[in-house]
Amino acid sequence: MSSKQFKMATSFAEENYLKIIYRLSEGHNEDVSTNAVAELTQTKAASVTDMLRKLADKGWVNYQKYQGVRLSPEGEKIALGIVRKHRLWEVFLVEKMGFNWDEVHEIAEQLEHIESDTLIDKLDAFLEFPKTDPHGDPIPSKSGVMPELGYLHLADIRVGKSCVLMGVAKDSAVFLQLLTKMNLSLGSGLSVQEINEFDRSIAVSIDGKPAVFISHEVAKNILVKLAQ
Amino acid sequence: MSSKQFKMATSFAEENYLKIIYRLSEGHNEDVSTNAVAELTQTKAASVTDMLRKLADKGWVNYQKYQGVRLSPEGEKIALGIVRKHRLWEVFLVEKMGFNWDEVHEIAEQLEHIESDTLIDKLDAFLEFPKTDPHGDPIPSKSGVMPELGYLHLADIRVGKSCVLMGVAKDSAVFLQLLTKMNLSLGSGLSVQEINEFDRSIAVSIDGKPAVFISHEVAKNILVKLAQ
DNA sequence: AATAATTTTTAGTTAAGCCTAAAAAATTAA
DNA sequence: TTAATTTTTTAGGCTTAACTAAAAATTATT
Repeated sequence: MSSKQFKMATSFAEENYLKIIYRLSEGHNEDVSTNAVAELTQTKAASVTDMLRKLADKGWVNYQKYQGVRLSPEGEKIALGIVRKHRLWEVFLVEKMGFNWDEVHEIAEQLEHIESDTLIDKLDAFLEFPKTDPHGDPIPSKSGVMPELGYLHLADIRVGKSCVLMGVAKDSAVFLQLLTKMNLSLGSGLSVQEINEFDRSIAVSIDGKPAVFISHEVAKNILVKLAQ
Repeated sequence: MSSKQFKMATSFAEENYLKIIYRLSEGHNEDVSTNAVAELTQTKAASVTDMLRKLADKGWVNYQKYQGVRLSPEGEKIALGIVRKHRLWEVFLVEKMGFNWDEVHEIAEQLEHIESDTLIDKLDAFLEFPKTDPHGDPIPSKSGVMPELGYLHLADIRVGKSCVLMGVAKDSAVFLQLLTKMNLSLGSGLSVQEINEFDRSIAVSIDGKPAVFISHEVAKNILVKLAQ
């Protein structure tokens, strides 16, 4: 008994830091640098140092000065809760409110801080328990487990292979709008026809149509799974 | 030309103050006292004084020290925007998320600060342009007009008259739960059978069933319209 | 009208979350 | 391995929105 019956209150700022540290440490098993956090929070390194000490005091991160930071199990749980809310709200905005996939990020950044577990459970049910958000990112479970989808980057697909667009590794509006202009969206069928050594651009046929060029920069940020 | 192309940013705290000043000045045409604001914002009078000066500097209230405060036209517009968002979100929570009318106030207090005009327009359409919230309160129009519904207080209805429950003048959870226990909800048909001089309680038949007692305190907070 | 009680404001603090500038540590290069 | 560069931290400040305690203005009472 004892221990954590009640969850400690988290401020808006604290939640943002935890979410960003989570994002930066996804995949890698290395500590996250102060500067990296500063860039994503849009603050200065000195402010980050302040906050990291505070988060460490609350037990949400492991932080040794000059050594970078890493989420503690409790911190990761909080971060996954925020990510879950963010992605569920994104599904709501696209599926129910009729927004495009490039319009929902900013609004979800606000909605992710609404505090009500019941609301999130009801929203999840209302949306029929989606597995991914409008960008193909997996939605963590209520218990805090992030599904591992194991997608590949389009840039790593061999010539001659076919695949399906399953997600994006970046959700900036300009990137998403570019994909839309190129007729790319979740579910698009892609077949890699050629990789150009010069600029690493690739010629890809989209849904069986004549091939178009996709820059390496774009291909790096497209997530696919190989066709059957 | 010139003037207000862009709306000035409002903080969470400022929005709450404006909303509360609006609520306190609804109906009356008198200035609102510092103490009254302090009570509803759950702060101290000294803190309110600070904030009123700030709001006055921004042109959202008219405030003369010791004379109380009143919303300026711009302040009222902001306040009506917040109230609109609050009430639309309440409709969403009850109609789409399946909450009861006594559960939505706290969550809507958070959602009302989400900043996106487009979202509110889409939400309004999604809810099919509701005229009132789950407590019968009118929803201000996009242009900032609060419909005047002209309901009466049950406490003011004469013996022998019949009426329909159209709203409540208080949305605390305990009050709403009491109404629910008494089988009272929006649309209930009420007929006033007797007013007891002793405690001003009234005997009311609800939807044709045998009369029950309703305290004056409760009757004051029930809004009705007379049956044609 | 003078005094008492109440309300409101002022003055001085505090905490959160940010900032800049300077110092210290870590890393990279010569 | 020392020097230069980069990263990170410390120190000191600022702003917002709160607080307490004391002073001033208003309102009520005798």
